[in-house]
Order: sequence, then structure tokens, then C-alpha cells
Amino acid sequence: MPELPEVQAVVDNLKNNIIGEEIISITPLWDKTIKNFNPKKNFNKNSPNKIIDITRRAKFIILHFSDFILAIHLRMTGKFYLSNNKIIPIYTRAVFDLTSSKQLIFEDIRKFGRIYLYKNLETINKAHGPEPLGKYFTPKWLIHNLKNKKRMIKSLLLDQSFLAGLGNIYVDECLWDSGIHPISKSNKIPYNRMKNLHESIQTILKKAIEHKGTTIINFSYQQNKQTGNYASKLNIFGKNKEPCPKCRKQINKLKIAGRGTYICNYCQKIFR
DNA sequence: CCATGAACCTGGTCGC
DNA sequence: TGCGACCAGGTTCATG
Repeated sequence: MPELPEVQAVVDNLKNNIIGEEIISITPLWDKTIKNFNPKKNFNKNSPNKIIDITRRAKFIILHFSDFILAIHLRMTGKFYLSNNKIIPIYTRAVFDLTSSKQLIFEDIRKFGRIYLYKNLETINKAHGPEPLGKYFTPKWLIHNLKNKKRMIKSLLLDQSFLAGLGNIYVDECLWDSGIHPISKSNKIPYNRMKNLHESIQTILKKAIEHKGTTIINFSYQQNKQTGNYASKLNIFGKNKEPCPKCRKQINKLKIAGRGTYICNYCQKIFR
């Protein structure tokens, strides 16, 4: 599913259209989607809740209201978009009705996505590491914290409590770009490659955001099936048996950290 | 503390 | 064409 750039695309797409809109009801079509609140209690016609802002934190879409926030996580197959045609697609799991008579639609084939209500961002902030494009994620921070851990680098980069927002695609791309084999121990990576990794993470995420994310299967950030086109920029993810763009040797696919992982054995060194 | 695998779900693809 | 096995952008929990 959506990783940081894809979630950012959803937020950027909605930003110009839903700020100021009022939610009068949230109707779950799959009960587990609404995780920790009673939508009837918090949203009703008598006290509409105005959307003050929409932002992203980690892989969450954050809707800001005067007294609380909604945090929406798309997990693997979630979509969240504004609709004005009253059509409820087959995999819709929750519908937000707005005073303008438009609707926010939460679609999710696999039903893993969740919507949370919190007082503020504190709960999410406590459980997550820094934003990779934020001011706290410096080369110094990364080097210090990689040395501090003795974990497989792929697991560590996927761990949202370490660094927020990376997922399986971008971790593979970043490790390939910086020449680090995913099973390397974080504390054994040479200083220069740690610096490369920091650079790779920032440039790859920035470029992916410019391209509105990667669409591998069916992710779209808009109702009309608008998809990001960063998939055409991927160098290694999904390219089993194809030549490595750097050395032309064959890319391999294996399972690392429980996830499908693409590597070039020649360009990515194992440090242990 | 860390790694692994299962669980949560549904659909698509591949091989026989 | 049909069917089973396996895979999928994520996270959380139990187990060793």
C-alpha cells in the first residue's frame, strides 16, 4: 500500500477541496474500519464538525477539527477521496457525508485500513520516529541511530517507530541507491554509505512526491482513478530477473524481513 | 532486544 | 476453464 509519497498525494489532492467542509455523519459499511470511536456520537447533524486542515504524519492522513483529529490509515489497499456523485463503490468501507452534499469515500478491498479519533497528534507522535523529510532527520541523526542499533537494516527502515513513512518499495529503492544489502547490520554500515542512505531517502521520497507516488496495483489518490507515475522511475522494486540499471547484472528477488525484496548482489554490499 | 511467522482480508496471477 | 498455491504498498501479536 501506500507509503509516504502516496499518502502525501492523497493529502495534497484533498487539501484544496475539503478545508472548510463540515462532516455531518460517518457511516461504517465494515465495522472494524472505525477503530476507536463511536461515529454516531462524534458526528451528527446537530453538531457538524468543520475540517480545519488536512495534513500527513507518517502514513496517516490527518483531518483536523477544533476539538480532535481523525487519523486515517490506508494500510494495503485503502483509498480516500472526495466524491460528488452519490455513488458508493463496491469496496467502500466508510462514507463521510458533508454539508455540501458531497461525500468522502473510504474504499478498502482488504479491510485492513483503519480510522482513529484522537485528541491530538500525541499518540501517533509517541509511536513514530521522525519524518524523513523533516528537520530532525539529519545525516547526523541517522548515523547516530544506525550505530545505536544492531538490527538488519531493512527491518529497521521498515520500523515506523524508528523512521516514519518508508515501506517495502522505497526501502528497497533506497538501499539499492546507496549500495547497501538489506540484510546488513545497521551498526556495521560504513560512514559514507550511511550518508549515502540519508541522501537516497530524501531524494527518492522527494522525487516520488513530485510524481504523486507509485501505483503498482490499484492505488489511486482521486476518485477518477488518477494515479501517480513514479512506478516508471523505480530502479529495482518489482524487477526480478531484469538487469540492474547500474551494472547490468541480474536483479534477484528474495524474502527478507518477511517481505519480497529486490536486490543487486553486485551493487549492494553486505556489512556484518 | 530482535527475528520470525501468523493473523487480519480479498483479489489477481501463475502453473498444472 | 477450473482449482489450488502463492503473492500483494502494512501493522500487530505471539513465540523462541
